Amino acid sequence: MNILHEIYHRLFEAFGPQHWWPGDTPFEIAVGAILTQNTNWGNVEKAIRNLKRQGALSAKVIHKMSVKELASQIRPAGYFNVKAKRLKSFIDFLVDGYRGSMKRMRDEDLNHLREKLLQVNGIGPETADSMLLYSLEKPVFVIDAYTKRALSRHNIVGKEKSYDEFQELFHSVLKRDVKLFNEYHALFVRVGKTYCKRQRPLCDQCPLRKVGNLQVTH
DNA sequence: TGCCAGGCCGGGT
DNA sequence: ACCCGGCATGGC
Repeated sequence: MNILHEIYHRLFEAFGPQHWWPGDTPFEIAVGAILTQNTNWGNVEKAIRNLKRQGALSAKVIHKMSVKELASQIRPAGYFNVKAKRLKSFIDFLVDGYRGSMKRMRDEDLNHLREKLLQVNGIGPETADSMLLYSLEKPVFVIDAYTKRALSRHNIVGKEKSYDEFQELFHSVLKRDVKLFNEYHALFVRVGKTYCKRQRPLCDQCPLRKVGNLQVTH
């Protein structure tokens, strides 16, 4: 039994299914993936509510909107100027390449699409992979700050390792399964929010305490 | 009250 | 190839 399997089972036992991504449509999920960069999800929900209220949660509408107007709508998500620009960049990509259709984007070859997403201004590896997994249901493991923190604090992976190195570990060990990857990453976020904050982790009750026979609890 | 949140870019070594 | 400052709101 690999340690990554053990971690998954512990987390699932502790928390159960997480029902991710919290969003109604592939497009909404993609928008959320950009808005949640280094930002509390609650703030993202407010920004998405604003867009919905204005009938602006669509590629066509945002495509025609000015960056300034968009920024004012997404203000609660923080970094609203850079995120407005990034959202526009993504939607230009979506409109120009796929006539605004996430379904058409989904038909693209996975590796090719990932490379193209990474060329879009404002889309880095985590945002790209979040879109691929949660919006387009491609079997790609998402690495985020919580995942890195949990694995490095337990001495499973050095914290200096790159995004791709963390991801390769999951890809090499786990079955390439969308449902599994979906649940696993969501569980990392859940345990991270609850027990593994940047400072002052609360290891006493953490389901990952002493995982893999390690005595590390910090 | 300060700390924190589901990153990424651009400029400088 | 790294390293770092900048970006910003809202909840606890």
